This record gives sequence, C-alpha cells and structure tokens, in this order.
Amino acid sequence: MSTDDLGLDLIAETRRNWQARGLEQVDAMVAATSIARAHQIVLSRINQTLTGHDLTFSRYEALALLSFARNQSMGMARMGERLQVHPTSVTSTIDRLERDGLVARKPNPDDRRATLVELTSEGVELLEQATTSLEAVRWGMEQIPNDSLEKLSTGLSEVRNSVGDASDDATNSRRRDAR
Amino acid sequence: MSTDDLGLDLIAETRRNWQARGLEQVDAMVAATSIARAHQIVLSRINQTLTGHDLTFSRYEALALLSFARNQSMGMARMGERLQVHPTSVTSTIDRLERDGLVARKPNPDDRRATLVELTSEGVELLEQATTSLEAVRWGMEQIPNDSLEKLSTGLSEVRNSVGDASDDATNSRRRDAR
DNA sequence: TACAAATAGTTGGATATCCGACTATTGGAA
DNA sequence: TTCCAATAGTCGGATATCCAACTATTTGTA
Repeated sequence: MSTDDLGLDLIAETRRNWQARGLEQVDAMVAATSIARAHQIVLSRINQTLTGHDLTFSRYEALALLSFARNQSMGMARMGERLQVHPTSVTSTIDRLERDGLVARKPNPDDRRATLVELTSEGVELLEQATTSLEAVRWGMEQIPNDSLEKLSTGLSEVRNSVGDASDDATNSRRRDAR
Repeated sequence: MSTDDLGLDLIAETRRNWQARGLEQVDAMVAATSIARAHQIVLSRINQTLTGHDLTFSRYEALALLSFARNQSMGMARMGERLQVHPTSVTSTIDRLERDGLVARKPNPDDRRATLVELTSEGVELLEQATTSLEAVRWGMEQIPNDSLEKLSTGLSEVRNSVGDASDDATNSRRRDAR
C-alpha cells in the first residue's frame, strides 16, 4: 500500500473514530484536518523545490511581495500586513534575506521609526529563477487539473471570507488598519 | 473596510499581479496560496481556543490519537506515521505532554528500543474538555455550512491524493512503510 | 552464528512563528 | 506647546518543525 493511500486512510479513519465517539461537528473536524494535511503536503513540496535556490516559501513570498511594490521596496509594517504575519516574523525573514544579499534595509526619510526593505538585483534574479522552478512543478500540484484548482480556491475563499476575521475578534495577531 | 475583505483582496490582488507578469500556472499559485492562508486562519482560531486548555493543535492531535488506540497507548514511531510528522517532532511533542502530566512514557517489553506513550487520566480529561471547546467553535469554522465543508474536504482530498506522495519522491521526511 | 542493515528514539542545529516587552519616533489632544 | 497614546521595529522566550548525526537494539542474511 502506498503512503498516498495511507494519507487518505488517515482522514477517513479519523472520521470513523470521531463519529463512533459521537462528535457533533465531524464535518468541521474533517475539514480542519484536511486543510492542515493539504497545507503540510503542498508546502512540503514547494519548500523542497525552493531548497535548490536556498529559499523557503516564507522568504519567497517576501521577495515576490517586494517585486510587485513601487520601487521594489516597502516598509516592514506593510509587509507584515500583506503577508499576514506578526511584525517579529517580518524582522526574522528580512534578517535572513538581507544576510543572503537578496534585500537591503534602508532608512525611510519620511519616518525615522520606519525601515524600508528593498529588493537587490540578486534578489530579483533569484526570484525569477525560483518562480521558474515553481512553475515547472505547478506549485506542488502537478497532477491537478485547473478546474479542480479553481473549485478548491473558491471553497477556500469561503473559509477565508466567513471565518477570516469578519468579527474582528482580536487575540489574533493579524494586523488591522490595513490599506 | 474590514480585514475580512482585506484577506480576499490579498489573494485577488496576488492573482492580478502574477497574471500581469505572465505567470503560466496562476490557478496553481492561487490554490497554493489559498491553502496556506486558510490553514493560517483556521489553525490560528483553533489554537486560540486550545490556549484556554494549555494546549496546541499539535499536542491535541497527539492526545486524540492516543485516545483511539488500544489501551490508549502507542509507540512513538507509529505516532509519527499517523500524525505525518518527523520522529523528532514526536519526541518534542511528547516531551511537553509528559511535562504537563498528560501522557507517560513506558518501556515496550517486546522491544527495548521502543517507547510506549500512554494517555494519563489527566490527559483523558483534558482531551474531553478541549474537544468540547473545539466543538463549540465548530473547529474554527463557525459560519460555514456542512455541505460547503464537505465539498471543501472533497477538493482537498484530491490534493492529498494526487499530490500526496504517490510518486514516492523521497526528500520528504514523511515516513513510509506505514502499517 | 556473526555481522551488516534496518529501526526506535534522542540530541543539536536551523527556520518560522507567535507573544510580551522594550526603544525610538510620530502625532493628536488638552 | 506639551504630553500621552499610537506606531515601527527589535529582542528574548516559547513552540513546532525539519535535517543530520548519534546510540541502542533488533532483524535478516550469508
């Protein structure tokens, strides 16, 4: 039996186990577990591809974000908003990217508290190469047809939409006040 | 504007940006990003709920796994297979659960290399309480109807199935030889 | 039977992420 | 104009995860 089948069995068996125990929200539990496993698999494959470029998906996302910004530079707080991560995560990601010469910190002349992060030419080049590699492996989802991917993204947008932080429930560190 | 909308905007804007740059596999990129964001949101909400019980989702999953095992105990290698994590992750998870008195390590009389992990009565009790809390928040997906969740799980199973590790591509640390 | 290969688990090192706390700076209100 | 609150970024501490390497044991084979 392939580990592939094992993966399916694991979710199916989890469902059976919980159902036998009388769980009410089995569908929600299965969905949460499915999201976690899919994330684990796809991210693993993406990171595996990026390892060849000395990158991780987090660092790749940061490079890509900068590449779309005016002047290919952006303040760190804004990066945190866009990437939906804690400010300290931005610091640590930029530390490593800067260490590798892919970005550079520059002072913001309009606000001495702020730091601008700018893509270097090495960063631009590596981003292009890494993107080519990710395209080649279809971002870790080689064997899935486009219409399936579209349906999946639609379903996930419902999660992001209705669960996101519509209620502004605090406790989550995702930054507000964006835009 | 709510951060909810922001979340949607972020994916939509990413799509526009990459399309403008001529990316071939935009649907795959959007799907990968959507999975990552959904995971981030749902896990954040689940962990937020579990914090009240001094648990994380990783530790909760380990407790739940043990609760379904015969004698509520299992070898660590088997736990790694079932949870799909690296052996060292099991070690660290069990370290913390044991520190908190929720599980106990016991020698395996049949194999002196192996260690059995057994749920304690405190572990059983905490698992029940935590499960009740997760049920109350519908595992982080309060506002999503069951039929949407089912469709979503189906779509994600396609990812796990066709992308999983059908090709047995190595480099990934997920354990093989399961069963 | 002897020994090499496989297996179980741990340790050390790395990255990613969170939170709380801290410094520096900005900005708004009294 | 003078403070205090808000904002930008960093640091230290915690957890989760991976990998490489190591020890101890078991197993399969020559």
